[in-house]
Amino acid sequence: MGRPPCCEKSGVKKGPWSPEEDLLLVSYVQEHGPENWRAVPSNTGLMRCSKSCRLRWTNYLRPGIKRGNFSDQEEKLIIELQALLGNKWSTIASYMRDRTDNDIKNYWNTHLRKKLAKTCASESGASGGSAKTKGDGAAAPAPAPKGQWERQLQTDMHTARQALQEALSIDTAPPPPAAIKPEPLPLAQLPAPALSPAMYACSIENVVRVLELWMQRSASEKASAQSMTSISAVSGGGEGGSGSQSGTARALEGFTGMTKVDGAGGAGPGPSSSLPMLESWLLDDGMGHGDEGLFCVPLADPCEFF
DNA sequence: AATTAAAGCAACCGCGTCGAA
DNA sequence: CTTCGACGCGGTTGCTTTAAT
Repeated sequence: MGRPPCCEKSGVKKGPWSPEEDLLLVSYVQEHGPENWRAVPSNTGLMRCSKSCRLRWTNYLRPGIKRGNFSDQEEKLIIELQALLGNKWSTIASYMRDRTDNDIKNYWNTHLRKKLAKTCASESGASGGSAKTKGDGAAAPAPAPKGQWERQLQTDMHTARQALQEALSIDTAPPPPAAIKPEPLPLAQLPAPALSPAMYACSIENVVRVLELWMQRSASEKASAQSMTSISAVSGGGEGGSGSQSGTARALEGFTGMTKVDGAGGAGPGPSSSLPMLESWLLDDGMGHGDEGLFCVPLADPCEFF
């Protein structure tokens, strides 16, 4: 016997989220905060399992999420952190507050790994591969066994530290890790504003983007009008907006008066992660008195980690 | 213009961890 | 101390979009 599924298989909707569902979720989280996911489906009427709701929120609707367009600096940071930490995507994401672990993971799998493979191949003359990460492990150069990069890490600790420090010093980077997550990271202590109306506005913007996209796509689909009616009903919009556009707008209006939501930690791929060693290592050694020419040292060659 | 292959990304699945009972 | 439920994480899948032929 195994663990029962987190949700009943029957009656649970799967697949892409619709704008209506997004609105429901956002409006619920606005009111109750991003916690007690178990209660979300029943309280919102969403036919989704709690897990799915949480995922949707953290990866897509959460305020302050930046999507796509990874800068070179972000790339560098990901590469260095991945080399240091391995596939600890949530931990890596905690160093990049506006990115989600899923986004970083996807970006790594689809872009960076190949990029590195190419670089390494051109440097070492090895053969490169290109394939998506599915099944056939032929994709990127098989990552070195964990023990290997750990050993590499030990032998090349100094270089790695310098590299990470440089990566973390980029202007767009969040404050040093210690500032970001002092243990279980109470959101309120983040240098960035805790969840505020403005932050929720961000998530509304996310939803609005989805809606706009959806509108464009379904401009020819009349059926949309009907579903939008339900949105406005849910959001207290009142008289069941007839047109999809107006209905949406009305639904969104409901969010403009957003207020609170205690810092419940909503933001954030809750960095429950513990990297005390790394952090204290950076703090004690690197960040504190780091200037002594450290930045003149070139980045560690990421290829060495593979 | 049509077809096929490859890439990108959102979402799902299963397992591990943690806290409450 | 044990059990159970909820949450979080990493790996994987599969649908959609884009590029190549």
